[in-house]
Amino acid sequence: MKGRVTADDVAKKAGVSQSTVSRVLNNYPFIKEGTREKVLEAINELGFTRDEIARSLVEKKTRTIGLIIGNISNPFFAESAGVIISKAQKEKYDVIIYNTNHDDYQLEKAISTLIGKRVDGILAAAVNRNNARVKQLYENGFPIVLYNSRLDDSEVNSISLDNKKGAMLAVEHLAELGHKKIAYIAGPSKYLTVYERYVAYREALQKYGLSYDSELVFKEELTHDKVVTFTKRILSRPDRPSAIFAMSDEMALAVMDGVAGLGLKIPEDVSIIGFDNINIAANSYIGLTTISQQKEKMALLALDNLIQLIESDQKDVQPVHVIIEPELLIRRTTGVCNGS
Amino acid sequence: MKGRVTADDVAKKAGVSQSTVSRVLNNYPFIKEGTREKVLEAINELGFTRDEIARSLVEKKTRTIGLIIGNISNPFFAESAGVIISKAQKEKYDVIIYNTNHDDYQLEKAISTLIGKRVDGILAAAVNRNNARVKQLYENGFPIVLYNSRLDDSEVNSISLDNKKGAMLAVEHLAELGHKKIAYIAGPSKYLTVYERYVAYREALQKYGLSYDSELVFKEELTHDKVVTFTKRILSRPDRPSAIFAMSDEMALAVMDGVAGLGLKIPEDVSIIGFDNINIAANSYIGLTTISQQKEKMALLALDNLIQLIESDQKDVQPVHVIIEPELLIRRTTGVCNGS
DNA sequence: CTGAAAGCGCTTACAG
DNA sequence: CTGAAAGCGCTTACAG
Repeated sequence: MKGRVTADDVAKKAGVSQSTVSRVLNNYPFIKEGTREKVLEAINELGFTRDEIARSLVEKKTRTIGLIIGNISNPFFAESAGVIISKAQKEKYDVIIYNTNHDDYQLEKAISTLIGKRVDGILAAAVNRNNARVKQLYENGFPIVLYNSRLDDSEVNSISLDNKKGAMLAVEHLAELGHKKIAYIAGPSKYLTVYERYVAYREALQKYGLSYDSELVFKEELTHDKVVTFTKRILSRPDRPSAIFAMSDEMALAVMDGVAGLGLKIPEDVSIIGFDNINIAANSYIGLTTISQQKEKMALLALDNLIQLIESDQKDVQPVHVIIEPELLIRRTTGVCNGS
Repeated sequence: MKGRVTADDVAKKAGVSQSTVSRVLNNYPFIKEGTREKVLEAINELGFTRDEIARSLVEKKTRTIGLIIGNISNPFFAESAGVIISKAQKEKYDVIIYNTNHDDYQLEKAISTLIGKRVDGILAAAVNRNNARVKQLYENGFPIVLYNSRLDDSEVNSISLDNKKGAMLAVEHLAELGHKKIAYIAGPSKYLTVYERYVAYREALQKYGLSYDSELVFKEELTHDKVVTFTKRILSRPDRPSAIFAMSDEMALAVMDGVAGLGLKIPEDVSIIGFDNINIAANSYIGLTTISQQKEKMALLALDNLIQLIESDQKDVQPVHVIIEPELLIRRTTGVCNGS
C-alpha cells in the first residue's frame, strides 16, 4: 500500500546524500543553508514523513509510554488518564493505553505487549499488591511508576494516597453525624490501596465504638449492578444501615442508583460518601460527599516521575514514594442520622 | 540501560542460527521438534522478548492503531474508547490514544505523529467537518474511519448517527409535553454532527410552531462552567424556558448542575434532555432522558471496519457509511410543562 | 529442515 | 560541511 517515501527518495530529489537528509531532520547545526533549503523543499514536495519506527530501532527509544488502568469507563481512571495523555503530548510522548478490567491475566498480557513494543516506560494504576512481574521489571531498572496502586513490600515507585487516613476521615465524618450502622462497599482486597481502606474502615468503627457487621460489607467484584443489588438488599432489612461508604465514587454512584431505585431519600434516609472526587461528584445535582485523591496531582506526579526515570541515567535515581494527603469534601449526600 | 537480549543471543545459546530462532518465534511449521525445544528453552532462560519495533520495520505493519477523541473526560468518548480498546486487544492491536480537546491544531498534530509512528490505521471521533488532512489521508488509501464525526462532502468512511432524526426526536418529545420555550445547548458548529443537530432543532421548532429565540441557544465552546453559567442566566429571566435540550449528556449534566444550583426542580420546574446515553444517564438517581447513539455499537462498527480496511487489499474496498438509528429514552428528567 | 545474506528506514561515527 | 558505510533487531527469499 502506498509505497511510502523514504529519506533516500528525498536525498535523490535534493541531490544530496541520505545522511544529509537525516541531519536536517535532526536539526544538526552545521549544514550549509542552501543544502538545508534544498532538502526541506524536497521533503515538502514529496510529502515525506520520517519513519519513527526505524528511528526508534536505532535510537533505542520509542517516545511512547504504556498506561495501564483498571477500566476507562470509571471516571477516576478516565480523568486521570486524560491528564496524563495531555501532559505526555506536550512532552512529546505518545501513550498506549490498556484496560485490565481488573483481571490479573490481562495485566500480565498488557505488560508483555508493552515491553515487546519497547515503550520507554510504564504507568500503572491498577496492579494487584503481590504482582511479581511489576516488581521484577522495577528491579531490572525498567522505568515504571504506579499510581493509585502499591505493592506489598517492594520499593517500586508509586504515587498513592494515604488511604488509611482517607477511609478514616470518611467513617469519622459519618460517625460524627450520628450514624451507627455504616455499610461499606469494599471490593476485593487484591489491591493494596483497596485493602488499606477496608482496614481503616474497621479501625474507625472500633474507634467510635461501632460494631462491625460483615453483612454490611460488600467484598465481591465491583460491578455497578452487583452493588445496586447489594444496596437494595441491605436497605430492605428492618435494621437497615443509615449510611453507606463506598471505596470509589463510581461505586457511590451505584449505591445512589440503588437508593433512588428504592425510593429512599439522600441524605434524609441514607447518607452516602464516596472516594476519589471524580468530576461529577462536584455537580450540584449530585453533590457527592467524598474523599479527594487529588487525581490530577497524582497523575501528573506519576507522569513527571516516569519521564524523569526515562530521561535520567537510571543509576543514581532514588525510588519514588509519594504519599498524597486525602481531603474530606462535604457536600450534599451526607447528613445527620435520622434513624435509630 | 539493560542491554536487551536479542534473537542472536538466543541463537548462540541454542546453538542454531538466528533465522531458526525467528522461525520458531513465528511458528513456522517445518522445524525439527528438537530444534524448536532448544530454542524455546534458550528463550526462557534468557528471558527474551521479541523486539516488535524491529519486526514492524520489516513487516511494514505495527499492529497499533491511533484513536483520536475529543476529550476523554467526556464519558461518551471514554466509554466508546473503552469498547474500542478492549476489542482491539482481543484482535491483537494496541491503541495509541489522543485527546484533541476539540482543537484543530491538536488534531493535526495527533495525525502527524500517528502517521510518523506508522500506525496501521486511525479511528477518529472528533474531526471538524472540513478537515482537509483527513480527507487527503483517505484519498491516499490510508485506513481511516470516523465515528461520531463526518466530513462535509467526502467519502471518508464514517459511522454516525442520524443526527437530524435524533434531535428531532428530542424536540418533539419536549413539544408534546407542552413545552413552548425550549432552550438549546448547541456548541460550535465546526463538527458536522453537532451542526446537524442544531439544524434539526430549528426545523423541529418550526414544525411545532414554536418560535426560535437565539438568546436561548448556546453556541460557544462547550465547557462545563460556561454551560452552567448560561443555564443560570436563561433560567433567571422572567420568561424563562421550561425545557432545555443539550447536544450531549455531558452538557445536560452541566445544565442539571446549573438548575440545581438555582434550587429549581427537575422536571417540575424545568425539563432536561440530553444526547448520547452515557452510562450514568441510566442511573436511577439521575434518570436523564436522552437520545441514544448506541455508542458501543458505533464504536465496535468503527473498529471492525477499520480492521477490515487494514487487513484487506484496500483496492476492492467500498467506502463505509453506516448511519445508526437514534432512540429516544424517556427517563425522569422530562415531564409535562407546568409553566406558561 | 536450517543457515548465510539481504533488506526494512533510519542514525551516527569516521573520513575527507 | 557532507558522503559512504556500519549497524539497530528482526524477516524472508534463496540455497543447500
